[in-house]
Amino acid sequence: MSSNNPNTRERILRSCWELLESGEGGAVRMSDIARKAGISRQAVYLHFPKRAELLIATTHYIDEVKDVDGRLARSRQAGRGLERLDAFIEAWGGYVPEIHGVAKALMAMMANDADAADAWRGRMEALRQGCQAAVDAVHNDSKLTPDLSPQQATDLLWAILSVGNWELLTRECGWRQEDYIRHMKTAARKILIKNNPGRNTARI
Amino acid sequence: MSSNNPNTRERILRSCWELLESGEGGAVRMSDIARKAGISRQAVYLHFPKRAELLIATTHYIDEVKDVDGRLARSRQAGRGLERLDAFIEAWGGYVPEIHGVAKALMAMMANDADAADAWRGRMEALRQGCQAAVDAVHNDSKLTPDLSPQQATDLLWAILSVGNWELLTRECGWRQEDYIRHMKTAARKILIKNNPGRNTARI
DNA sequence: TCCGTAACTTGACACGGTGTCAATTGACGG
DNA sequence: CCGTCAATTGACACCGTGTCAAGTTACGGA
Repeated sequence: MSSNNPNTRERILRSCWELLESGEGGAVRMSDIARKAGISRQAVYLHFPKRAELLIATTHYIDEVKDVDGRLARSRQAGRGLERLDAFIEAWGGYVPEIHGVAKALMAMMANDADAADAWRGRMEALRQGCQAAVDAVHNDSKLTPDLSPQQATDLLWAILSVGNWELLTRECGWRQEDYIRHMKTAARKILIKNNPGRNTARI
Repeated sequence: MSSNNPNTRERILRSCWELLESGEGGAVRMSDIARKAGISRQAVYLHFPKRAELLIATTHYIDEVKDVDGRLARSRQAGRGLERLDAFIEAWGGYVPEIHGVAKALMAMMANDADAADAWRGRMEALRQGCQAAVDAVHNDSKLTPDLSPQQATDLLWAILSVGNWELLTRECGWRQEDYIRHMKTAARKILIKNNPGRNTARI
């Protein structure tokens, strides 16, 4: 852990991050990361025995650098259910583009590598809990639509906010990040919030 | 094409299909497909020089066997915009579980293989056109919500109906296929359809 | 000053999967 | 009986991951 040279370890993580984030199409190889970090390929294996480990360590590193926990925690402090839903979507939506490269690499590994699959599942579980908290907040305000159980609402919100959807909308369809956030907010409201007769529920 | 022994070619396609569909976790190798088809690995390459080619040929084969074109075409005959949207979701939603295995394999290849990426993009383009047709039908009925352009509505519907979302909801969340269809219909209506004051737009 | 340790390098190699090549077999039709 | 075409067999190149062993360099402590 901290017995290793922290500089090298961190340089590896940064290199991995930058390579993945700079898209550059093809898959990022261990040797690419090593070259970018200015060390030998084997040195990478000294710090991260498996590629999957390096990838998840990179997501944790990004979390730390970007203070993701802080951002998500702050989103939970919004008082009323609706604002809390908005705040959560905003926090998560702002997070996605930052981990997108790593997420994509991890998802690509899932088919072959069980470890990678577990790691990614774990991260998605965290998102799920955020969704559940938001749904619960809405539910406690008696604003949840009657045609969805809290569980189903959580599932749906979770799917809507998935990294895959973000990628589709911003990358394939060319949406700007702010449009993505805005439309996700209104979509989530339309889907989850009880229809308040005579009042437009989708006002934003 | 038809100069090759059609039996062998078809046996390969069926084997590929069945292996992919039977999940069995790990990636399906060319040798697995060959073994299942009862031929040598090289014979597979005789018919499909690249793995990506085999995969897309398999999707086309499934399309043919399951009469996908027919089903989607029929969904376009529903008269009014709303029914047409429902019919399209039903047709597509019934299609997804059948191509899911192949889709997953193709998506896993996308990161590394440009051909696979193009092939998959092409298939998704077909879905997109279906979405666009459905949105246009709604729009022509003046039922499209004012906060979405037809283009944005198409993008959104397309993302919502993506294979990834189907997988998340049915596989990870354990939704039954019929629940998936039902909730997608109501979600699509809530998101796309103009809010008809005094009337619950989400009636289904 | 020298020893030991820990990080890193160098170069080799095994493994698994894709894709290629060449020589061979076997069946079927003209 | 001959050609042709599908399929077989076995070998091999390539690439990326992961492992191993031996050598280098720097640094800290007795």
